[in-house]
Amino acid sequence: MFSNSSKYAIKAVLFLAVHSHENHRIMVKDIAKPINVPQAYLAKLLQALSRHNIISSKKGPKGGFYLSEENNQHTLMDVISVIDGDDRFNTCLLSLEKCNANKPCPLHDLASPSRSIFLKSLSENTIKNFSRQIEKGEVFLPL
Amino acid sequence: MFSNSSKYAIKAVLFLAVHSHENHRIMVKDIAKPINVPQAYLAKLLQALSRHNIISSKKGPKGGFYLSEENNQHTLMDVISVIDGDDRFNTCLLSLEKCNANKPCPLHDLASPSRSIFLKSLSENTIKNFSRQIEKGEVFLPL
DNA sequence: TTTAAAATATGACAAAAATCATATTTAGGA
DNA sequence: TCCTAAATATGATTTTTGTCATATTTTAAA
Ligand code: FES
Ligand code: FES
Repeated sequence: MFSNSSKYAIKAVLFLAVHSHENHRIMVKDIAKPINVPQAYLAKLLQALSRHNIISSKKGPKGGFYLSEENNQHTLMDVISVIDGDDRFNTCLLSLEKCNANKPCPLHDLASPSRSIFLKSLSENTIKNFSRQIEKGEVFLPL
Repeated sequence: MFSNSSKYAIKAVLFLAVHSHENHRIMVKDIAKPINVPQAYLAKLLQALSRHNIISSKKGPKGGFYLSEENNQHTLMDVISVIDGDDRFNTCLLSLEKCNANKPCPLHDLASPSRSIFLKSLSENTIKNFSRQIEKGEVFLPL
């Protein structure tokens, strides 16, 4: 469903959402460890996110990554788009040219309803929203 | 969601379901062409499916692949299991050790309901079932 | 019984995804 | 100003996935 890279990126962003602030930045190694992701690889992912303004960063001593208030308004779909590109979810399950309801493949009706509900929540819930759920203890961040 | 290999395998099996019989076997090249899959690659996939008794085959002249009545009772999940292995769908979206409702990751509640509905239909609908839908013109097999 | 048509087995090769390594740039603090 | 701590840029390596090629086995039909 998600690429490994996306999973890592999502975990990292949610971790930052909960633990970082404008003036409390966290460096790669202190993110990589708790979310259990190879540090050098995560660094690359975070750099890509930063380049696309999904997360913020500061170089040098006392530097690190963090989420600004603006960053917090992004969605997980934004994260996925940066890491995996845009059309991972807009294609037919069997790679039919154009997935549509008029000429559905055998899996379309099976998958499409639940799929669109899921995608909708991915692209409508803000990061902030997720971090609130985590803080309330409704959901949990994995090791 | 599905690997490329699974997509190919599913397309081929559904093609066989509609076009083959016990005594009308179809050879690889006549499957590969219409479903638009590299022939040599498809051959490998079909051989794997045949080895696991998901589809049937006969060697030699007039030979080829086909679905027996028994084969028709299998599910697409069976196909996927042979090609991609078993635990592609039984894992947490964020690769949490054990995906459960007690300690859900942030995506669990978002995805889990729709996901289980989808998986259920994959493992409960028989191939036969799908081919009926295709024959009725309710759904379509892609090129 | 020979021939040719098919699947099967096996492995080489290519492309993509994931991982690791290292040199460069920026900025805080002594 | 200089040193050091951090991100950044770049690219090499490894692993997985997808693709291609070829020799072997089976079997129908002449
Ligand atoms: S047509 Fe295949 S998923 Fe929509
Ligand atoms: S805990 Fe992550 S999907 Fe269930």
